[in-house]
Formats: sequence, C-alpha cells, structure tokens
Amino acid sequence: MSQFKSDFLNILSERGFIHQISDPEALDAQAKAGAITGYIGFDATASSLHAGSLVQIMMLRWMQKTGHRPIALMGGGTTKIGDPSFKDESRKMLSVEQIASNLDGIKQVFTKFLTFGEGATDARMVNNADWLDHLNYIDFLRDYGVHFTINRMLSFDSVKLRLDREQPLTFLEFNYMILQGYDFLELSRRHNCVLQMGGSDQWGNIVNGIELGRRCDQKQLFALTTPLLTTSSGAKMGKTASGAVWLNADLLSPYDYWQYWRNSEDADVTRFLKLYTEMPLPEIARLGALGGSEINDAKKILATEATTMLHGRATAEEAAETARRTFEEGQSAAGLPTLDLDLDAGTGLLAACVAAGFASSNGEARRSIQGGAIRINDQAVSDEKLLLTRAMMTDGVIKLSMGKKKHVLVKPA
RNA sequence: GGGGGAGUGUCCCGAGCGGCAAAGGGGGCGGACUGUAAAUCCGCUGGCUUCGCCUUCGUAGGUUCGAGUCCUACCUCCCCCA
Repeated sequence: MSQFKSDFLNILSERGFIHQISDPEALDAQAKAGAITGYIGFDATASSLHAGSLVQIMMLRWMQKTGHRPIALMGGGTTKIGDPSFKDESRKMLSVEQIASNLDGIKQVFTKFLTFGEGATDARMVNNADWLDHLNYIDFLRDYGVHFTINRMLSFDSVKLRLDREQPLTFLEFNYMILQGYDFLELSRRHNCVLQMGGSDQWGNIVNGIELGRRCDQKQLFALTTPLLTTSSGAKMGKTASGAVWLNADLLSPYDYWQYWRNSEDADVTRFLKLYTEMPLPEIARLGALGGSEINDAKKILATEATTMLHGRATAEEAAETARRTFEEGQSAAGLPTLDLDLDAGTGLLAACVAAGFASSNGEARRSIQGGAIRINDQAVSDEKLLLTRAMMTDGVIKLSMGKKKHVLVKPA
C-alpha cells in the first residue's frame, strides 16, 4: 500500500490494520486537513468483549492519538436484531435486560484505551438505542427503505452463506444491515462522523451506510475495514479451548490474559506486536527477527505489553513474574489462582480437579488422571481415589496441576 | 392448500440392513518431542457411587424381546407446485 499523507492512515497501514478503504485518497486528504470523526460499533452479545474486538479498539485509540475523534457506538438497539453477517444460523434473541447488563460490562473496557470527554479529540460513547428505539416504522420505510433494494442486499456475501446453506434468514435479521447503515447516517448528522471502521465482515454493512449518506445528504462517508484476524494456524482470534479471551478481568484473570499472549505462535509475534501494542516499529522488527528459542523473549514482551494496555503496567509485570517463577523455576509461585478446600476431612482428587476447573465432570477428571495429566506438587498421580489432606501441604499450600500450563494452589478452607 | 426432502452425541461437520454409547473427520484436552511455539506421533473426548447402572439421535405416542433405524401425530426448516 502506498504512503499516505495523514499520520492516521500511515500508522494504521504500517501496523497492519487496513484491509479495505472505500476512497483512500479522499479519506487521507480529509484526515490530513483536520480532525475527523470515526466510529466503530460494538454489539452487546456478551457481558464482555473478547480479544477479537481488540483490533477495533486499538484502531479507535490510534485515531485519538493521531488527533482525531473516535466514537464507540454501543449497539443497544442493533443487538436486539442480531447481526446475521456470515453467520450460518441465527443467534438466540437476547432479552432487553440482558442487553442492558451486557452493555454495562462492555463499557468499562473502553475507558482503559480511550480518553472520554467533550473536547475536540475526546472520545464519545453513544448508544444506537437512542435513535433506533423510537423509529416510526412507516416513516422509516418511506424515508430510508426506498434507498435499499432487495436485489442488491441479496447480492452481499454476508448473507450468501445463510442462503446457500438453505438456512432461514428472517426478515428481522435481514433488517440489520439497514439499521447499521442508518446508524452511520445518524452519526454523520449528529456528530459529523465521516468514517466507519470494522472487521472485514462488516464491509457490506458499512457500504450501505455510505450509500445512504450519499443519497440522503449528498455527503461522502468512508469505510475502513481490518483484515480478518486469525492465528497462523487459522484459529479465530480471541477464542481458546477454555472459552473466549475476555477482556474483563472478572471473566479472565490478568495472569491468564498474559498467558494467552505468551502462547502465541512464532509466526504471529510480529503481527501481534504491531496490532496489540504501541511499541515502535523498529523495535518490533528487531524482536521479530529473533530466531529459534530466542523468540520466546519477544513473546514475553508481547504478553507484558498487551496486558499493560488492558490492565496496567503493574498488573502486567506481576503476571509476568508469576509466570517466570512457575515455568522457569518450577515453583508454586504465589499469584497463581488459589482454591479453598476442606483438607481436614480431606477432599477427593476428582472433586478437586472439578473444583479447579480442570474438568467439568468426575468422569473427565478420571480420564485425565488415567492419561497422566494430573500432578500434585509436581508429582504425577495415578490413584483417582486419593484424598487431598493437610499432610500434603508445602508452605501452606498444595500445588495441583494439569498439564504443563494449568496450576492451582489449594489452601485449607 | 398439495407434493417431495431434512432435523444424529448441547463445539461443529457427518455415517448409521431393527441389537448402538452409535463409524469417520474437524476442533479441543492430555502425553511424547521441543522453546509455555509450530509440525509430527500416541491417548482421551455423554453422566455416575464404573466388573455395573443411568441418560442420549427434533417432540409425543405406537409396533417389537429389542427402535437413531419401522408406524402415527406434532414442531422446525428447505425445495417444487398452487
């Protein structure tokens, strides 16, 4: 991609955020000429965002850092519909109460990445329920429905998956892209917002908004999408076996968050450093060039920097130190998750494994033990009927582990 | 309204002459090898008080010693005709 004139696009481009831009030259010129306003929408489908949304959040942050004004749009209204883009089946409908409580959970994370306020480059948080909830159906159809043709909407790739699979695409969901387009128009009118960013799966939806802006207000709006982010082996960002990589600390501890980045694949390190940290590019290039086992140092830096972005420097360092003692010295480092159990009467090993989250049933725990996965104080155990008692404690705790990476410190209740 | 087809292990895809806890993938977890990586190989992948018992194939009934498999009704979806 050629050099841009604006800092904003240059940085996004160099760091690998850009997949497509609707009219790069014109957007670049506007961003060069003065502060622009751009937004990204977030739907409230869960009580926390996960690592998959991190790229979007970082884009908003860069936007602010380069002198522009970011808007975080909460999908209080659109979540009631559910985005069908590239989904092979419809999502369960969320209750209004559920959406409201999800929004509360999601909001907190933005304050860590953005500075909110009323100033020219202060970030705003708005909720599309503010305008979507009160739309008058007939008026809306007459004013905006005329600008959309079914012919065109059916041509979008985002709905093809559903249609090709002969899965139902309800009229409710089909309206999602219209409402998202309308959001863009509304933000452009209310906040002079000219840019919508999002994942590449959002391209179709965003372009609809651009179209609407042109037709209704003769105004040029822009789209900028990020590449679909996967790990080198093709897994989606932000999902692991044990579930999503949540950003809220009450759902995923800073230690586990640090571990997520630490376990990145070699081939991803450079890309991730660019996207998920603010480290200067020359430094990243140096780290990325490390070969063999030295790249582990780069991964530790990635983990600590990425965790710092979310949880702060001190917490990140603490997670790094806990990991260092656990993995490099093999100690039962304080800072590992702890678990209170009855050690006087003794607690069965199976129950302890379930309580520690190593297994979801006794049967699963039993199989893990038979497979040699469970260790007590770093000694493999094979007796599934074993009782955990005070006699096993060293330094007041029993270290219970599964595999190389999962450890819990058991304390007397 | 008429005709045809589909719904399988609560992660997904998907086989399944009436004997089935149900083939095979993918994914995941664990082990070996390594560098807390990748690749490769091996094991596990419904629940329990585990020599056995219990619950699973859209839902509810029925036939049968025995039903994911056959019959009936219903639900949901797809296609064709009206």
